[in-house]
Amino acid sequence: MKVLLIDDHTLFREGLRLLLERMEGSFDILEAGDCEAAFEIAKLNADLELVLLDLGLPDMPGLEALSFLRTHHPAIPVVVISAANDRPSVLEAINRGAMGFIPKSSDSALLMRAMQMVMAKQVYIPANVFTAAVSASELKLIGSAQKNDATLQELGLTARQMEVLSLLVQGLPNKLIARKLNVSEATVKTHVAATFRGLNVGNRTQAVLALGKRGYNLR
Amino acid sequence: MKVLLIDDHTLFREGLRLLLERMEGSFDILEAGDCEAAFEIAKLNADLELVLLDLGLPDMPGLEALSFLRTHHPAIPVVVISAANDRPSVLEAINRGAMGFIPKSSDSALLMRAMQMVMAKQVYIPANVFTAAVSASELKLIGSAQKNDATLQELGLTARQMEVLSLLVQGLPNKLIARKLNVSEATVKTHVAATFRGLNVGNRTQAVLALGKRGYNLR
DNA sequence: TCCAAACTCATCCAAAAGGATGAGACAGTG
DNA sequence: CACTGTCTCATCCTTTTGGATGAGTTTGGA
Repeated sequence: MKVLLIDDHTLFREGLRLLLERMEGSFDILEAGDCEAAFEIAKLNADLELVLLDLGLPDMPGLEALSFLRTHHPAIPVVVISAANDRPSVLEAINRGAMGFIPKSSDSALLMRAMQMVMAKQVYIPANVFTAAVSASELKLIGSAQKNDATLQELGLTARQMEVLSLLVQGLPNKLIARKLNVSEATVKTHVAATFRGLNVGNRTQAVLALGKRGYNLR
Repeated sequence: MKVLLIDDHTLFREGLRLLLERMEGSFDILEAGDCEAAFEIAKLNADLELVLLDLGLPDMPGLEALSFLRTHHPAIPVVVISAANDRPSVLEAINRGAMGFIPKSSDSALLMRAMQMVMAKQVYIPANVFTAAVSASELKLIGSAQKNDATLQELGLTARQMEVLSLLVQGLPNKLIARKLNVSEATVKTHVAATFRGLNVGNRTQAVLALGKRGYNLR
């Protein structure tokens, strides 16, 4: 499996690479020392299955890099590695779409488990985030949605249709969707009808359900 | 390692025991079918290393049992197993000191990972707590006997309204809802309007989303 | 017994949704 | 160049929704 390792400390990268290679399963490990290189690699390697992202990067705030990766490569799960593991950091990372958060204080066994979790489509959170009282309000639901565009395109949905669909499942009526996209309501209706055919549903409610069933995050 | 398994369904206990025994490592598994027996066993076995607690117990609300175990045996990690895996349930369990939350919908591999996490002093949380996706096709509010109703009633929804709502969020149009409940479409519309007011939404799509946000598992 | 709440139903109306069809503009491709 | 697909928009029509209002019935409790 193809993994991209983003960290500006070469020593740390090399050490982590050794650890990963000792784990079972064959890893094809790519490395990047800064965001620019990382984004380039991500663009050239659509078959990446996992990104390990260190938050302390030289050329960009780590969280921005995370957001960038999530929006431009929504299909690739990102696990954040960071020296900090305080609640705000962790929660912010998760809210921005990270599928996991691994403190640098972890040992390799824990890293392995965390990665297993993420690959099993779970979310890994270090315990200390919860040891202090958890306030549910701090956790927002947000996208760790895998396979976004890919799967929808498999359904025969075009870019524009997905755009319409994403507004539709937010509960917006056609009129507002049209206004947001600067097109006529007629156009929106055309797209809506197309998405319904693609999802094989008959109305908006069912469209929402169909998306949920396919594992999409509705926010 | 010594594990206490608390669940009132003998079949489930037995099945889980088999699963555990197939896992690597030797397990000394104790079983309890209700809280009374469980507390007795816990008192007599100070060397317990893990408690697997099902929340649906006959003689005591599961969360109270959890609190009891945490206060009287703080050293023993408790993993909650439950049919419900909505956000409120999970977070409440964690807040009361559970070290993990395993939905009954998990498979054994996931159970194993979760247990490994807990034994490594981590906390396991199912991913859907963070994604809160609407999850399936046939959609009904699960555990409708239990606390879900309570929460919906807090919104001012009556039994009949919830019934209508549960059909609505399956994507059924008013006409079919009416047919299923053997009432007129006018009646259905009345109830639909009431649920919208209760959920503070303006259309069906938003109603589905509102339920999802409140952590209801629609399946 | 009387009241309030819940459930039922009806009517009227405006808005929105959904389906079908045709058609012009435009970009990319063989 | 012609073909194809996408996006755009329109028109016509039916069905569904959503909102407002009034009213009859039942039921449990004060």
